[in-house]
Amino acid sequence: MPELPEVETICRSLSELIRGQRVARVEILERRLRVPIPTDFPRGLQHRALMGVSRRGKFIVVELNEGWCWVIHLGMSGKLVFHLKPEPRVKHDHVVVTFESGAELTLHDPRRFGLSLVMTRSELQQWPPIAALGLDPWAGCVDGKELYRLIHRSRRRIYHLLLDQRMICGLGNIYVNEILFRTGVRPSRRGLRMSRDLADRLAQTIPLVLDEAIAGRGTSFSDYRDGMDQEGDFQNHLSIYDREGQNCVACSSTVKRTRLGGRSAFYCPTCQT
DNA sequence: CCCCTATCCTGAGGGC
DNA sequence: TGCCCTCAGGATAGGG
Repeated sequence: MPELPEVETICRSLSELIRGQRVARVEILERRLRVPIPTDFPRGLQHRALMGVSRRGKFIVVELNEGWCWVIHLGMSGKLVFHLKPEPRVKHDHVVVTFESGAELTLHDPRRFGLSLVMTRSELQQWPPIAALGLDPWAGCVDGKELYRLIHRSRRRIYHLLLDQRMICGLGNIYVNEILFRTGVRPSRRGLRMSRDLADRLAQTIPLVLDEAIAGRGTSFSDYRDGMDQEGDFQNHLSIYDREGQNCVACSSTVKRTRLGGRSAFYCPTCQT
């Protein structure tokens, strides 16, 4: 489940490898992703050079020459992996891009919740999923004042507010759980019940947790791998996610799980109020 | 506006 | 060993 730290790690691991590579061939093995891959997708990539890789929330944007870009979302189980030499195709490889150098970049996504599109840079800015994204919580955009403004009038639960990509973009279930644990706030707490002081603490905690996760090259809870197919390490440093029934790392109370809007939220009944 | 649910999908894991 | 069931959840759509 690639969230901001995983997507950031993928961008970093790929950026040097793909810069300057020119597309020789595009193979689509399966176009039925969450958003179907358009028929003219290969034409958009064909013969173009890759200039760099960046991130918008959980979207990966591969910059191409002539003002085009390749936009990818990895959904739940997606991987974008670079190989210097051709690799045998395996089940759930959906897009394979071969470069003039002979290297390959493969989009692999068992659950097919991802997407892969080519559009111009100006189309990308207008594209609703990108245009609707809120502030990036890692680029230093979110301070306590800003966060307070976003949440303090809302009846919605803080867990849902943090998962809402229109508010803040890039957080998913694992990091929202970790962030709320570190802040000492229960996932079920309403935005209305957040004080300015708590908003400050939340705003401080968010980049802290994301920094640690990026330093650990992401969380390989199940499918996640970086652009070189390497696992991350942060699953070994999770404090609360998926720890139902285990002792809290801070106070030894039993970690609880609750379902919030169909998602699992984990919390310590003692540390989080 | 907000909440809840269903939808897409595969693989893992539990029960029998 | 194998079958069936449930669960995992990011984004989105639709009903209340």
